[in-house]
Amino acid sequence: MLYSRYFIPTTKETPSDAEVVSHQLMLRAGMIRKLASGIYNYLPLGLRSIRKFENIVREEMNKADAIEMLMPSVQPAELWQESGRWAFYGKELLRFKDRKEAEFCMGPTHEEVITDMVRREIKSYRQMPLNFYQIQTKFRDEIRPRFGLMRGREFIMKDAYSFDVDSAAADLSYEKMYNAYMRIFERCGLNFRAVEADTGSIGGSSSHEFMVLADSGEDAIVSCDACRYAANIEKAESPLYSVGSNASAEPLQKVSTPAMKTIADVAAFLNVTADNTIKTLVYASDNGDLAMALLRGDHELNELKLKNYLGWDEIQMASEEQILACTGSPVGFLGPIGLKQDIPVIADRVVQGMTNLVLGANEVDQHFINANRGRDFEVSGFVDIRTVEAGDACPRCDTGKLEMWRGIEVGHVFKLGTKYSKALNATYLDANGREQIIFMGCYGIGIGRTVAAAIEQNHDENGIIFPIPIAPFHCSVVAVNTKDAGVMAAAEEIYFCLEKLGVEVLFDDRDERPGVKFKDNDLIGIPLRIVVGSKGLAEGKVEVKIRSTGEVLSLSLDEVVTTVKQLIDTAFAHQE
RNA sequence: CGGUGAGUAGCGCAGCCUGGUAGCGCACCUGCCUUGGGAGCAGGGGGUCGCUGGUUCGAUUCCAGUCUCACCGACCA
Repeated sequence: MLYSRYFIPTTKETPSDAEVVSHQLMLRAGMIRKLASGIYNYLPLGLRSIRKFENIVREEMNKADAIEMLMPSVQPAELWQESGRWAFYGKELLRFKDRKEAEFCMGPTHEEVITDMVRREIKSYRQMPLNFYQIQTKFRDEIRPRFGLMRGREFIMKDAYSFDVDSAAADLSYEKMYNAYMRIFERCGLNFRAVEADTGSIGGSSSHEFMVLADSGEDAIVSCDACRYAANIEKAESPLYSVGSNASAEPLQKVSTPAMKTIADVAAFLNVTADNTIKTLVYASDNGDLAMALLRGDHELNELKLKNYLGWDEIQMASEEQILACTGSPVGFLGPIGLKQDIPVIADRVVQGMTNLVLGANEVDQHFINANRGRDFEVSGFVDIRTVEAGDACPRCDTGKLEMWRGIEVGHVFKLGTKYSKALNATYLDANGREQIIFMGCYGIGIGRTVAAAIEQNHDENGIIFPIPIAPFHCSVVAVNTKDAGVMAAAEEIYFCLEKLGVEVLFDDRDERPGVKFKDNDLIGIPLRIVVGSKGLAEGKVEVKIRSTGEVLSLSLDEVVTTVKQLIDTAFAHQE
């Protein structure tokens, strides 16, 4: 490719509305341009990287026996009404009507469409297992699109859907996809973790997220430093503390704690440590149900765990009015003793072993000391409802400690069970001629987001440092002075030879000063740069600079082509 | 949807307080010069000052409304 005939609109200055590095660099490198909020043009260079990654995904999907197809982005409302998600999905689903006033939506995901196809075509257990995938544009009307391709409204996604005869077979399909995902992100040279995750609005029984580690990541994840346990913090299990204190129960006593509203205030005032106190929180569901949560004073609640335990659709902190109605006290002095309404009191498991507690008395400026469960109050259950912290013991092994990371979710695999197949009545006949419900799994990879995440993880002050497998070009040839006929001839020769070998070369033949070319080549992340200049040429030498290490090789004209080809082959060697 | 801030040339910004029809840097075009890390000189093109209305002889500037964008939050594969 001739740079002078190609289209790479780089900029020196960073657009003011780009917040994260990947967004800034993709704009500056001329990979993307914004059309509207969360909606982007993929410029030629950006598209090349996207296509590179798509092909890696495609290869691994095919190897894992998934079959490529393509579904429409416009979907009829009927299917969504049938699955129940037309009502459930909310404003994120972009809806509209056609000329006949029939309702449609832009597909945010394709469970309905694929399940509809499968229920029409799949009749027998002999036809399964099946796994269909597509690489296609999704639209989700996000409340707040941000960070460029990281959280767009329109974005490219690989989604796959597996269909199996039973749960055990579905587990195998899941495992195949999980392993394929591991290979995909390994091939891109990304530093990532597969973590246990909540299933969210997609539903189903279990799931893993694939998280690229980056400080700008929107998710918090923990991983064990000794075993393989890793989880999204939303899901991460809190370790079981050794329960049972030997202290004998002291008499319950009400004490005055004037204007002491926070755990820290109360603990300091009563001269106890925060881990002897109880934090009391009241939560409300969307239809007005209330529940009280008890945690050790220095612990944080995990709202998702509480929500899942209670089986609520939505969870939020109760309003002042709701709290006053059920406890008789304003926030700051809440506790489980003497409630005005009968609401569930959920205690974190850690609370089970605590004795002689400090907790609110449901009266302004009053707390109890030496409160004990069983004697002074009861709870509806002991449940893991706290948020894990860095340094917590691993819930799975004896020796490990949890480490905390920020991550970008680039892939997510779900075991769906029969959620959609049941709703849409996707069935088959088993060997006994009996009708059975199909078991499903679904598997997504954010294509653009992965490319952005790769940049987030691979850049320096000069720009992008693309891992070769997803770099838009493998290498470039920079002719230092295009007016020097010798330089141009040598550069062209190298360019033609490399192209003949199947290497993707960007030939920087622009009539620009060398500094401009070097800066642009660095910015767009070309992994290998071959520089042909008159000085080196006088000695029969050209220079090869490796973007990732900064290493510079001085090579003779004879060897440069084979050496570069070798360097590239080596980079791809572990790939297959 | 709540909070904050911003809309002036393709990009980054100034001007607005104190009204008189718009400026700087980068980019772009022409010429000269230059060629190993975003050179230099000279000349040039490009703007309904987000939109609508009001005040005024006159509005980018003051007032009201409205739209859009970004950030924080809530939300979210």
